[in-house]
Amino acid sequence: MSKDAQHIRQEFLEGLSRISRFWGFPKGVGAAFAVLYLSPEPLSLDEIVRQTGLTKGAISTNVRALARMGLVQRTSRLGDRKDYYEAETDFYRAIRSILAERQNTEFARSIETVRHTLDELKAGRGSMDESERKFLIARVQALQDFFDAIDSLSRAVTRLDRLGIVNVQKVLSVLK
Amino acid sequence: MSKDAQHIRQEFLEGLSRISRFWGFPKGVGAAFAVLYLSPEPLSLDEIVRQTGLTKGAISTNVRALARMGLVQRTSRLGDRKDYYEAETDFYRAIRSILAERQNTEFARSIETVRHTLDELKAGRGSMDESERKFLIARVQALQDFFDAIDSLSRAVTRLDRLGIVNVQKVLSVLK
DNA sequence: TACTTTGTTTAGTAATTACTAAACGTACAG
DNA sequence: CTGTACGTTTAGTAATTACTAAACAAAGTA
Repeated sequence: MSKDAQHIRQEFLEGLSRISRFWGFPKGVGAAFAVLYLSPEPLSLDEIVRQTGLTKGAISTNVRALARMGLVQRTSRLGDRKDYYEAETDFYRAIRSILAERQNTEFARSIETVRHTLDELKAGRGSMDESERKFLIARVQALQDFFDAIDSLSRAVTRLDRLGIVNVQKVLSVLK
Repeated sequence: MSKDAQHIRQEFLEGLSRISRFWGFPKGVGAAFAVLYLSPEPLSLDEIVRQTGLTKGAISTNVRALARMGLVQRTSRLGDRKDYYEAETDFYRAIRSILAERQNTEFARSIETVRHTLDELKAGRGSMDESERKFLIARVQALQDFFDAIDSLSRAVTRLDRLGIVNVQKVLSVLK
């Protein structure tokens, strides 16, 4: 590969690394994805190691995270013990997968703590005067409602495949 | 304030701290917001310091971040040199404000690097064979398109105030 | 069976991030 | 003009996170 073609790839890799960090992932995740995304065929772990300059351990972890999010797929070849990975190119599918992933982890549990506070308030625990309790319930309930809205929006998106992309664009055009 | 009422507040504060970290902010940001959100009237910086147990410096920084995102508003009282802060209770307004904030900072700049890669490829720099160049342009272009879509969705949301909340719910119901 | 080739896990380290404590700047009060 | 009551900034520190190097596990091959 020519030296400046290599340079362009390197730039792209750094760009995706920064974007990765912006979205709250380690930059190695972005780097690994960049390498896979610029390859026409699936790559082995060692090849990703070579192109990113990170170690096998780090790449193993990062690529597994990508796979869990649905941003890469793991494949294998007959008569070859290596695993191969290739980038998902349908980003809308990837987004649905990422949302589904987050749904079942921290986000749900975080929201749970708010619901718990609300339950305690409604159960009348915490001896406070009635007007204070009313106020607190109203506020925490409003936050809960907001989280529920986010949650159902997120669920809606994960079900978007039932609508065609055309309808999605129709919906978006309303917002223009 | 009764001991167990205090305990409920403390739980809520910890819950919001975790949520804050989940969304990529320091947990002190969540803690400060929790205190403000559970107060019926604006609070001074020192009062937030007292209720969170963090120091003035940290709270100063965290509250300023919240204000920049539109999650709290800074107010002041006549004949009182202190600044007071109160929580925004309209979360949809807050979301718009947060998106607008992010729009102008890292996100835009991150995307810029991808566009730059694409420009270089299209300009024909990087001596590589024609089929490889075609492939790379297609992939990077697809990513660029995706980012543009996110960008315009985000812009759409920041303009949502032109529609009533009723219409928003109508749109969402299509996705059910 | 022992040897190779692969991916994963772990213990330690480097880098980053968010905090504390204290100095500083500013503006009002006397 | 000086003192006081604030908010901000800064230098250093603690805590967290993502990495490396190396041990390990698994599974095929000789």
